[in-house]
Amino acid sequence: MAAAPPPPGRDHPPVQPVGTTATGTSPAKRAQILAGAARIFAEHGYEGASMSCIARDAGVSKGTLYNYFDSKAVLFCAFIEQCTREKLPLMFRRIDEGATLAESLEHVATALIQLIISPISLMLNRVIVSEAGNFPELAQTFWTHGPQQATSILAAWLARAPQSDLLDVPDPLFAAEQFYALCQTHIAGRARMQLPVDTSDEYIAFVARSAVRVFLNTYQRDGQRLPPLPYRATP
Amino acid sequence: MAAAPPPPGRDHPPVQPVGTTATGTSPAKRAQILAGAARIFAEHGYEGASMSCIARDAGVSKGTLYNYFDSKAVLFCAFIEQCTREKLPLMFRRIDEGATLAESLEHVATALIQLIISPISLMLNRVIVSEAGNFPELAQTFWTHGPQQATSILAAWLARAPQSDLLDVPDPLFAAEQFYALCQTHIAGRARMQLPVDTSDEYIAFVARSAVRVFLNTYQRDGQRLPPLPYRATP
Amino acid sequence: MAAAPPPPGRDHPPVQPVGTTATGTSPAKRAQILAGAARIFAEHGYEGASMSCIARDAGVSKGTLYNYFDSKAVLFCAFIEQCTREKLPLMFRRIDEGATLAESLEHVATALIQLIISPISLMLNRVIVSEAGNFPELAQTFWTHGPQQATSILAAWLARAPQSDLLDVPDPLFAAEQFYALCQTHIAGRARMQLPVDTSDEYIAFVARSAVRVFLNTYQRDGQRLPPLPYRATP
Amino acid sequence: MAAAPPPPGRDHPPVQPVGTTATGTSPAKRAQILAGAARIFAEHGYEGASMSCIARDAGVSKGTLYNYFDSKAVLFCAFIEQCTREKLPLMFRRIDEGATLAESLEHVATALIQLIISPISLMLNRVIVSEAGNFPELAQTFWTHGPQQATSILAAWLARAPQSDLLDVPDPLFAAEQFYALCQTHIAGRARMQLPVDTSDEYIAFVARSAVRVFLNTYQRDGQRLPPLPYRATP
DNA sequence: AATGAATGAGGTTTCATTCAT
DNA sequence: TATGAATGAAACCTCATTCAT
Repeated sequence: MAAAPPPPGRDHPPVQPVGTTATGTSPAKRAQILAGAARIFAEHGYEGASMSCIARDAGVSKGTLYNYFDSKAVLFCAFIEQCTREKLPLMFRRIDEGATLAESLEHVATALIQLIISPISLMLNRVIVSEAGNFPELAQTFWTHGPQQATSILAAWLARAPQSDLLDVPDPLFAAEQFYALCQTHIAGRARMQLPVDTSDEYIAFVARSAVRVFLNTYQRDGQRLPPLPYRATP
Repeated sequence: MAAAPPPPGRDHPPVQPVGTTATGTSPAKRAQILAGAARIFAEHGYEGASMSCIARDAGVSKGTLYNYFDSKAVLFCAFIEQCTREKLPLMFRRIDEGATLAESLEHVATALIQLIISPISLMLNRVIVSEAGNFPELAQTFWTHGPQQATSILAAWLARAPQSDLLDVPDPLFAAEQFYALCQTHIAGRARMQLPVDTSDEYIAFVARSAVRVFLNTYQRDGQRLPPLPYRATP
Repeated sequence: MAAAPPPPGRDHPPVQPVGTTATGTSPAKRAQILAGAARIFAEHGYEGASMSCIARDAGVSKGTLYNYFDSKAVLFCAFIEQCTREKLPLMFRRIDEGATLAESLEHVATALIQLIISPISLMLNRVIVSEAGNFPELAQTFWTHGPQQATSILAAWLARAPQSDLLDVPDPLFAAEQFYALCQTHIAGRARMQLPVDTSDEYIAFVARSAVRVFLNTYQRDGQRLPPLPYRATP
Repeated sequence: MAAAPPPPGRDHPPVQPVGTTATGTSPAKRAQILAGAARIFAEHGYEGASMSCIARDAGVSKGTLYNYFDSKAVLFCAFIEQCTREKLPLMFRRIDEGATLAESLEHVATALIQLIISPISLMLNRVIVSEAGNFPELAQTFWTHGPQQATSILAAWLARAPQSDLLDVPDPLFAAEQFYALCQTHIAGRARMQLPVDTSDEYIAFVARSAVRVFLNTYQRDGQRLPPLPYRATP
């Protein structure tokens, strides 16, 4: 004869839209607070972070905190937005050209892998994945500024001469996503779960070359099959 | 006049291995509690779930909860372990054979994609990623029973006749990981972040076929390049 | 089928020295809380007191309680320290001189007895004795500020002229402790256990005189044996 | 603007009179339970002991515990009663006669000191003092079987020939209490608070002789003043 | 605008006691 | 009679949020 069935789990206050009553106006203070929030959210996640902790780390009072951000949820959103909008794009902006098509793609692959396993990316991935149900718009923002931007830039590059002359890519966006997927071989999944994994430059280079080889074996126009790559054991 | 700099954020108590003093012994009740825990942990994550809530959902008192599991951390571990050990392997056990190599691989790819985006996998991925720092052994367990088992089975299959006669795969494990990575094209990342994504059987089949095509273009022995695949727009 | 033999009974967390992160700073509020704590601890002891109860009695919220004192143990220590450091010394500071040596000692004895059976002393004795195992430093503090101070002052007085001329006390500290022990005749032990006992001024005076008589019969220089004292029945 | 004033502190259930519904009848089991209760109560006090712990330590189930004792309070009372009635008297039953009056009294004093600082006495003193407010009858029982019995026996001995011929003790009971008080010099108070104190046989003998000397200097009939006693510093 | 003391609901966990087996 | 799983009240403590200064 169970009692009431109702509210399972903790509820977030309905995610207030940003900036209804927050009155703080100093950009410097705002940045200072966000810096503190970044450290604490990154280390402890959303639920594990406390506003007192953030205020202390940021060097402001809790009152000031609430002058700039209406609630913990709003502060969390602002933190994620700032990271995705400001930090991610800086890490992946243009494609370093190489002497050959394969070299250029290897540069891209290496940069992608390093981006994916960078601390900031892993942290964003972690907190966003864990709070995706409560803050769906953050996942969208992250995806737009992260993976989507990366694959879009790559797709555009694939479709642009002179690369397009050497390639046969009917659907550049999908091909770019396959390339992006191949770049996640072995390393990305383990890194996201903080499992031990070889992230040496040599192994990253091997994964990158392997991804390029597999990619070009399908999408290179009239090309020969590329030879397999040697590497000492995947640890 | 900032105060002392005490450690920011909360800490988990050293993750107790598993129950030491719990006295509950009824398997049915234990399963009942784990079922409730599953619902709440899955929806709210570790920090977001409350023991009161789990007890209510499971239909037992909090005292009973603690008779079966010494702490929230222990309950969480038991829940993850049960899911990874019991649920995951059931979903990916053998490779359905098809008429051709490509058909067999397409079966594998389809099964993998469906496994990856199954609610149970997504949920496990979410909670494990978000708590990987606090419960590292759970990440290891999940990886061992999930992705690692999948790639191991696939690698073994690739190295076994008659497939091995048709293929040229010097490093089957790495190749299997590339195949696994290719299967995550477009869908997996978005699903993990609960972003809207086409998970229709048709699109999954397309991604699977595309993965197989790219894979075989590299690893098929003496094969011709496979033709590109048509699909209506990646949404 | 007994389970593991985990440690029986509860343990106190390692007795934290004193507040580390408490942020409350208002001395008035702190005193207000300590007053409430005093009432509850005095009546119910350490284990029997609850923080909710202390907060209610002090007229503050539980949050405020924890702003001023990091934990129950810290609050308890602060309460004991305050009582021993502030209350006890005030009650026994100097020796009222009388016309004769015996009169002076009777003043001392009377004051000692009244101190020992004062509510504050009895309460401190009670809670410290019961928690001596968990808070050893509190017992030390109490002893230093209570009995030890009393006997030290008395010993110094005994060794100082003109008393020293009238006495023959080779070991003043031990003699003072004997005097202190004699002052506890009949009354002190019963009072500590809250047993009914005659604490009238007359009976206290009788016990004091009896103690002085026995003391001087040993330590008075060249004195005659003092005659016995009449008193109507020890109840 | 304080809220409601009401129930301060935790309340004990009205101390149920023993044996209303308890149905256990095996004396062996009862003794077994009391033995477990003794260990736990002695170590953790009344509030700090848990019935589960006692049941485990005694090797019985909690159900059996409640078959023999209606409540924790009843069990505690039974434990104290048993200790005071059975253990204490065994430790102080008769007075060992010596060649002289002083020798006999020194035997008594030594035995008293050792009784007072015996673990069982200290433990009983501790738990009874701390719970005297909640269980007043236990304090009475302890006092009757402990200090009161000791002083009564001593008073009777003092009043009995041949001692009475050598002494001049108008009020033997009060004199016995003074003797009892003198025996507590230096050691007893510190031991009750678990403070470090010299309890060597030599120091106990010194305290005993000192007590006897002071006692006889007052109560010995026509005797000379006894000389002071040397001892190396009271540590 | 900035502070931080105050709040009180809610977190995890313990425990005396009951009762079906 | 003996068991120990189940209960739910209450323990200590935290934290997002408010508001007087």
